[in-house]
Amino acid sequence: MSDTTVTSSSTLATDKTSSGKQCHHNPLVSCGDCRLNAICLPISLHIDDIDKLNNIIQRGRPLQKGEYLYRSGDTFQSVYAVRSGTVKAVNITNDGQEQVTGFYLPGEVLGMDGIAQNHYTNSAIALETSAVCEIPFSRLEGLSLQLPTLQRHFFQLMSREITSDQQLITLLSKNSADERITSLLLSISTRNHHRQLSATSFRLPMSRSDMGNYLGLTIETVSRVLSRLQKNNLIAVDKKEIHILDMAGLKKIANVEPDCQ
Amino acid sequence: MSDTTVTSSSTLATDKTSSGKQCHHNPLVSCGDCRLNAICLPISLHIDDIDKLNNIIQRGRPLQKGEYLYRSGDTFQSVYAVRSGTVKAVNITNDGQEQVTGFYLPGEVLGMDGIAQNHYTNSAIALETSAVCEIPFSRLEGLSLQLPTLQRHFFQLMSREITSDQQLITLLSKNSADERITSLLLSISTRNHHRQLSATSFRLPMSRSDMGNYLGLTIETVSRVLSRLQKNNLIAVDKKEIHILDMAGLKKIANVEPDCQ
DNA sequence: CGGCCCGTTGAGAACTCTCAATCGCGGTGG
DNA sequence: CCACCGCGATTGAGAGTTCTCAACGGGCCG
Repeated sequence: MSDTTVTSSSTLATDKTSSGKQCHHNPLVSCGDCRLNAICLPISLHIDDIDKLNNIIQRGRPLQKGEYLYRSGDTFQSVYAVRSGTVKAVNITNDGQEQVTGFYLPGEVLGMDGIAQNHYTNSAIALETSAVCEIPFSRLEGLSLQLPTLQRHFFQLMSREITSDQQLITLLSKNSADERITSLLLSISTRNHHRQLSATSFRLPMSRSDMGNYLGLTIETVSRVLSRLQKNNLIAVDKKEIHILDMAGLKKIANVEPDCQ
Repeated sequence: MSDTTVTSSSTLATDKTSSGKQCHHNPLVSCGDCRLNAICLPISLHIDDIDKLNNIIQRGRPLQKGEYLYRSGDTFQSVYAVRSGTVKAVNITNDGQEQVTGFYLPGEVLGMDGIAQNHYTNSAIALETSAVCEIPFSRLEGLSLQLPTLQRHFFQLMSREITSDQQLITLLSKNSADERITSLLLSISTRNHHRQLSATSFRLPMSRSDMGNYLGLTIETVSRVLSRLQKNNLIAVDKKEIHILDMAGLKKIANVEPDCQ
């Protein structure tokens, strides 16, 4: 039950927090003990195989807010699973503009964009103090050759990135500002719910600017839409704190099936 | 040199065309003889390995214009490489709208969106008479366990889909109608060039409606922008025939580095 | 306390959409 | 053979949503 299988080579320094499986910032928690293992890369791996996966994973010190996990153009070496906090991925255009392409919450994996060209095409930046598990890709590839289930999972992980990117494409192409904002709120709500957190009360990890950038809107429009949703008693907004007051109403705006998570 | 290694179980019927490696519609051409093998899945596989890949690939009759390759919701079984023609991928929203998420030209692979949930999330529709190679995914997975290079290539292929989706996200989020249209024209130009075709004269395989849908614009806007580009002597348009008259000018509009393909 | 960053709100401008009319082409049928 | 229809595409005029520019408030920090 305790931290027995950790072989990480990372520079473990700050472990002021209580040990054990409670705290996600704790770099000693192995995949087998991590409370995210039901939604993270290890899903439905055998216990022995989880150990093998755990053995190639490196856990470093937490990232501070604003710190880069990697930068666009860096040589690709690893993919990363978020253990705590939130990380955004940012695409840099030819003319220097930044496009947020995704927000990654605990249990979610990022960095797969780097595989194709052996360089990351995005930069990844912590939106708050965040801990990540680093998964060296060459070792993951090797292990995938031995563990068909792991190969399958990683294919599925990449496929999920593709489908979620395509969902965003559809959102940007077809939906109004109200629909985009509402969809983002519901997405975060759903992902929180999957992590056993409240689906109706949460703190947005990103700024208005990041929301707008992600959704193809200006910060003024984001602000106006949030105010409007609040005025119509669909949500309560207090800076980054969101309370969903009318889940059905929001889903109606976002064109989501009422019974759909 | 001839068609020796074909073990396809497909119902080969119409082979009126001349045999050999010239015609892409010819279902008898093996991966080793296909003129697309430098840009398709087999890239840089060993000859023996190309044969192994070739042996799991199925080649059926060509798709007619408008015909579905697969439909959103179908059980996922295969990914497909386009051998000739063009295929579009279409995402269906909850409220029944259609979003074109990609155009797939010869040598390009589609269907990876189905891996995550074991069902395709997109539908794939031929934009003209098109031939495809069907690659049963379970067999590709098995072969990937034996051929590390193939596993690597397929990871890269999925990563490329991710990066191109994210490029589209950026385009939709940040760019004007002129920039979007111009970017699409340049994308098709570049992809044609990679297939040894003209980069400056080509036929658009898709309708104005498909272009607009893909780029988040109405057909009227697409039409107006094309007319404007023509008026400014950047391109010549005759229905679906496009002649690029000022490549540098187009790249300037699309915010692409002048020396960039 | 001043500066700075983030967020909110207002007013006018700009871009794209909507609605509508028209054209050309290909197929069909009288 | 030609009229007619349907479809895709073009073009125009007006409407609508979002953007731009601007002012302002509040919290944080030196």
